[in-house]
Amino acid sequence: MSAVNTRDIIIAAARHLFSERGYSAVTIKDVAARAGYSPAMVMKVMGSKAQLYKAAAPDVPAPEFHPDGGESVGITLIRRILARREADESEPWAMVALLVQDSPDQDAARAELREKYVSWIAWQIDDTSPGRQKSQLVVCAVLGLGAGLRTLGLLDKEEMPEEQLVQQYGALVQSIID
Amino acid sequence: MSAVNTRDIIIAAARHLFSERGYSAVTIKDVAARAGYSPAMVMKVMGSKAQLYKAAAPDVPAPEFHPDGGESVGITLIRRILARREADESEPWAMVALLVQDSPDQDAARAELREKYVSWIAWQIDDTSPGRQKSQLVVCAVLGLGAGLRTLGLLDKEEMPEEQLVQQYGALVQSIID
DNA sequence: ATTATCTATAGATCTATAGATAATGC
DNA sequence: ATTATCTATAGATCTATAGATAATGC
Repeated sequence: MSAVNTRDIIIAAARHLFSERGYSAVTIKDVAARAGYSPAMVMKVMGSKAQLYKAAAPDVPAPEFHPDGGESVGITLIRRILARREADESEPWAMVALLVQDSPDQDAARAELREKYVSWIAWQIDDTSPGRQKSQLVVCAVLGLGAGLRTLGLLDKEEMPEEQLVQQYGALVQSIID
Repeated sequence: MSAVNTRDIIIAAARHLFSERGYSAVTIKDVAARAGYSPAMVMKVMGSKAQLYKAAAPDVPAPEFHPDGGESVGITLIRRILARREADESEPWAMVALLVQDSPDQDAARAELREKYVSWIAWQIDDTSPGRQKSQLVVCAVLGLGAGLRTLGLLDKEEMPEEQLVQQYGALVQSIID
């Protein structure tokens, strides 16, 4: 019964593509090609493109987070973003806008991502206030750096030394937290 | 010779739709319907969808800017964004990501928007340095608020009083400038 | 006559389904 | 026999074009 395996392969392929290009720019054919199956197979296993997306929606916040080294959370957050840029990995913070605006169900996507990001940050910074305003402000600031660096291509290595960027923007974020 | 007029009507309709939904989510049929012509007419007048986009690409930064009232530029920038939200107007800062990622020519769109926004901010804050690092940092911070408020729906009126948001995030932006 | 505009339709995708074939387990 | 997978294709869009008709200017 390799059905489970097939399903997982397809979902992994889809997740990769969705997290790079959003929903509508990815076709069933693309997913099939990357997974090594026919488009019909993808449809049979997943039912529909919308269901495939539900199963393969990019899981956004970075899985784990170790505030090692005693640096502030603000600095660490920014350092992560720079590290992903350096490694040419995809940047979740830069994909949020696309994921919301190009989702099959925009309102649901907005609500889900909002909750995901805010609660993830709230957990990082120990924000237990009812409104979590601080966390929301931090989300804005970090979102901006992600989009600025990756979507607009701002502040690349030659324009501003990485360490200086980490310190300056990190301090900015930290100032919201304190 | 109402050709000029027809063209302008079509471009205006297209600009409105593109600035709300990006490139690919807008169809020639949508533009035609809003302009009051047939899809064929839109094609005949504009040549192709890509050329229509070139003529009707949303002109992003707010047209003018009066730093009246003696408030800091940082505060004024944020106040504008809140005012647009209040008035239910579309938010250019929140559309940047979609406009880049969904453009027919992504690299060109990135370069053009990057230059547009950075130089607009540089002008606002009198940044004449060669690298315009400050301006780029400000673009990031403001971008984040735009995307946070409008794309993720963060910090609505009931979650944080507008004036407090203006003061706090405005001060943050201003701290980059100083 | 020329210009403005439309209807009709070709050709390219895309999602989705029907039904055939190949592989596997008994 | 059943399960996994494919080929073929229907039906829905979408951009783009060809060619017909209506309006305008001489």
